[in-house]
Amino acid sequence: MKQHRYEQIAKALGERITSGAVSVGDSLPTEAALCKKYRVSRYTAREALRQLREAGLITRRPRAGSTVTSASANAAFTLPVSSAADLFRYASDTRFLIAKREHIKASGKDLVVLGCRRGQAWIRLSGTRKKPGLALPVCLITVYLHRGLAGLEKRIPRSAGVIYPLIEKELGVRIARIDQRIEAVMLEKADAQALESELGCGLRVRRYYYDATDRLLEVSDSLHAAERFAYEMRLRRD
Amino acid sequence: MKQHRYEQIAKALGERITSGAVSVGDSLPTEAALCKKYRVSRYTAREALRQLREAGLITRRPRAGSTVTSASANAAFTLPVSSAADLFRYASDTRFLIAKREHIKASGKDLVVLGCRRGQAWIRLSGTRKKPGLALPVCLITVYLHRGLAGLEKRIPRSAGVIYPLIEKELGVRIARIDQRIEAVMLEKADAQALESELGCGLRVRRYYYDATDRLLEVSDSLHAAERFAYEMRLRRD
DNA sequence: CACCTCCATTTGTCCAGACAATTGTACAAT
DNA sequence: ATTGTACAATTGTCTGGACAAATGGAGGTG
Repeated sequence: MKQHRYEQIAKALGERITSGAVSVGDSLPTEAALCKKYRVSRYTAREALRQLREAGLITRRPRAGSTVTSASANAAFTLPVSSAADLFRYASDTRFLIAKREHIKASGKDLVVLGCRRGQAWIRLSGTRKKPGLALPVCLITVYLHRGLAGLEKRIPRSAGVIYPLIEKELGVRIARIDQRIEAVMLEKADAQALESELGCGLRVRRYYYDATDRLLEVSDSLHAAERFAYEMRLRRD
Repeated sequence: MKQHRYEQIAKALGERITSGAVSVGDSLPTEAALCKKYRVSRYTAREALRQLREAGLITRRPRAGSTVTSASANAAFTLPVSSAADLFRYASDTRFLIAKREHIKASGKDLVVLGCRRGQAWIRLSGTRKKPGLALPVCLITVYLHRGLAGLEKRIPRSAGVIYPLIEKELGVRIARIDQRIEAVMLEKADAQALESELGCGLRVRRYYYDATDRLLEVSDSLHAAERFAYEMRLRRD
């Protein structure tokens, strides 16, 4: 993939920082100096520096220039590779009981979840997730599938495990990234009743599944009763 | 304070979004249209749109234009995490305002958090975490330090950034693992008041910091108001 | 109806130049 | 030694223009 000029410069500078060639507290060359050195316009040099700032590596102040504030490369923890697998394991010993299967045009609440344009076509599955042997549902869940998956939704059994491997098989693609958003919410009455929650609050987890080309293929929106769910994860350092 | 042109435009557009004049899923005017309407160069229009994107209100795609993705401009305080380096960075642009420093023998609530035996010696720091420029605290937080760190607690400034690097320096060890537990909770009255939360529920995040030999060196327990905090993370597959 | 191709539109990247705002530094005055 | 001030270096904002890359949508084809 072709790299843009400002990316190349940002990468070069970033490597000097993470490798320790310039350390925390040091200054980077001024914009003017970068323009000269790399033979680019000021726009391009600034864009490179902006990347570094947004990555949290430097701060910038008029007259003072760009100062390195974090050599963060040596302090890098990473989520273990197993984390997507952990997700898999959690879901795989629960079952998704599908109550409704619909083709929809995004509107209202769907838009908030999907963050797409009004009227976009999606497939919506809704129901509960249950753990065998447990009477109460683990969560209420709505799953949105990309319209390219039309047909698949009918072949998903009424009681399914994990959805995204099905997508991978169907389209022959690989889910490369999952974005997750977790927040606490007050439960609406109907939801609290369905979850038999007494506290009246819960955890909302939204997951966005992307393939390698950043296509959004699946979105899930689940609601857990606070008293029966906690989210645990482990961050490891290399 | 004088507002820049692009700030004015971003504000105007932002207000149309939050007021509902344009709703989630709708499109904003194209760059060209904004240039014409506000009589500015494309640079300025782009800068305004960039602000909105960084605020999480819109997404932009070539040919598709700018799409509103979130009406709740209520600047929800989100914590994006894909590695502990992010954790580090988040904490480093907030400050831990320490209100109390105590040597304790674990009992009562401490036991629940620490999961240790009654009477074990720990150092407990409590206070709030604030973001410069934001009036409301980001969270209420209690930090427990291993008794081997006695003395360190006095040298931590009243307004500190991240704690665990201090521990690494003090003991000459390396934090190798962080376990995290996230759950939704109803806020006690005093906590809701301190956080100025109206919903009355919140997110509790507990983090456990271990060194390479699995010694538990630090535990933090933070409480966030639901309406002002969301936890975001990205899981990648290789 | 599904699929493909083509085109026009829109954002992304880049250039050259200008003035404004901020602030570190050196020098002068107290 | 401290304080204030003027200067100059540096980033911030903004203009106007150009071409590249991506893609939604129209229209044709099976």
